[in-house]
Amino acid sequence: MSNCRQCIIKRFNALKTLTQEELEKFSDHKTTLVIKKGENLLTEGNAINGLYCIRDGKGKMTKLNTNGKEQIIKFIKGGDILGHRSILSEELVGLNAIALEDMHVCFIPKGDILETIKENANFSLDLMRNISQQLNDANTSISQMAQKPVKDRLAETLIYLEEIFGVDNEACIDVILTREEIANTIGTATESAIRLLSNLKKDRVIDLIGKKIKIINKSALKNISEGY
Amino acid sequence: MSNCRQCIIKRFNALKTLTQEELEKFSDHKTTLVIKKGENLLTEGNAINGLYCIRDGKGKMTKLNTNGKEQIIKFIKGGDILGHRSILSEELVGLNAIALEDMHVCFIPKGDILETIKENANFSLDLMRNISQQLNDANTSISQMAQKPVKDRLAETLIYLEEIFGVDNEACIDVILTREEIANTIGTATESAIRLLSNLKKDRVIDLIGKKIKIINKSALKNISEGY
DNA sequence: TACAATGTATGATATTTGTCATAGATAAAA
DNA sequence: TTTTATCTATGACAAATATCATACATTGTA
Repeated sequence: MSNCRQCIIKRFNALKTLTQEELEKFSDHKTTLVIKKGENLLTEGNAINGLYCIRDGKGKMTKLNTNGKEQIIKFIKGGDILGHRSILSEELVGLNAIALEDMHVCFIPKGDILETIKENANFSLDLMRNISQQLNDANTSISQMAQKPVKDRLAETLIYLEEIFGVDNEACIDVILTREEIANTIGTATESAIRLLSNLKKDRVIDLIGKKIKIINKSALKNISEGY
Repeated sequence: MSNCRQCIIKRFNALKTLTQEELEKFSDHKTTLVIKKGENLLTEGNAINGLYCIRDGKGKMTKLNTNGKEQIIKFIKGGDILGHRSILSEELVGLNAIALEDMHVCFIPKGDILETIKENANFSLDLMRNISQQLNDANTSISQMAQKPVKDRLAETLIYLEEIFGVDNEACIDVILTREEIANTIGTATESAIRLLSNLKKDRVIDLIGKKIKIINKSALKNISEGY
């Protein structure tokens, strides 16, 4: 079984501030799990009793609306930590975390996390920073959802996806999403998302290779995202 | 000058976890200020060097879009604390805080806050809880902005406003907003907001008395907010 | 391989929402 | 008080977006 002390993924998240002893403690108590594509790591409304640290794999965080529609709030990948918000606020889980491909995840029990928060101010501060940045991102999203037309939001989302997931060896955005998932990210009907993607392809701003999307003209896409 | 130890407003926020000595320290270093109606307490993009604690008055938190439109993200009132997100994430202020009526506010320097975070784990935890809840609220907003039609969002917002600000002695929601501000909250054109308010009045769900809004049939409003 | 299920694409049309124009009401200022 | 500016209200119309229908492509699976 792997060891937290040697795990490279922790460099990218709040766990980097932990002392050797704290890492040892986490390592002893942690469990590792595999979430298969399509399975839930977290489920909206459930209680949670620990922190999840994603080692690899990609996923989506979603919220089910009263009308039954899925809204994708954000995407996740290796290095991201999940569940700290619920642990801290002592609320139920607010979002579903669903694997877009097989994920490897470590689970650290709540007790260890809360103990470490009280002992290690830097860990505590890093968690706060993480949530603070998420809050800032969320506020930006609200504003854009409320004010920007669908076309602009689609352009915005494509740029965001490339930033998060990078590109593969054919320069395509390195994540496989259905058109419905893209629609659920920008908050529109699937058909509208498909139509707008087709338009962007016709205008030679992006290329569509099956489900893969390649950004051809990023500055044009950026302009569209800003309403030009 | 008032004293933090005796201030009743702190009961409603993270400051309630402070020790007598910490309150004394805050009291010695704090300054009080008056923000007149329409003035900014925080300005998007500015640096911040402390925490604000609202004693009384009402305000709005806004974000200016790339297209120049104002989006209202949330409302604030006595008991709310501001600026902790930016202090913690070491980012610039993300939202404007603008007074809807005269506000009295206390300012506590950043140094005292960071010092207390490191010394008092409960204060630290309470700040995290506050941000965590805000993040949860924000995620809910994203979903609703993205998926619900304008009419539903207006109904939702009216219920939210009554929850936040309560009602005056004539049972009207106890805050004065222009129609434009309502439109900027739900993310629509001012004319659309006006039209939908008129419809709700015609259907006897709300009453409009000048700028004041009275909810007459809350369950009907709740149904509308859920798409029925 | 062949079948079923799901995903993608596009046209036609309805609905929602925004924009522009205009008029009256209210509030602020001279 | 009178004037001016801002806010509210509503109609007419345009633009954006959703919905429904249908066809084809792709994927998973018996």
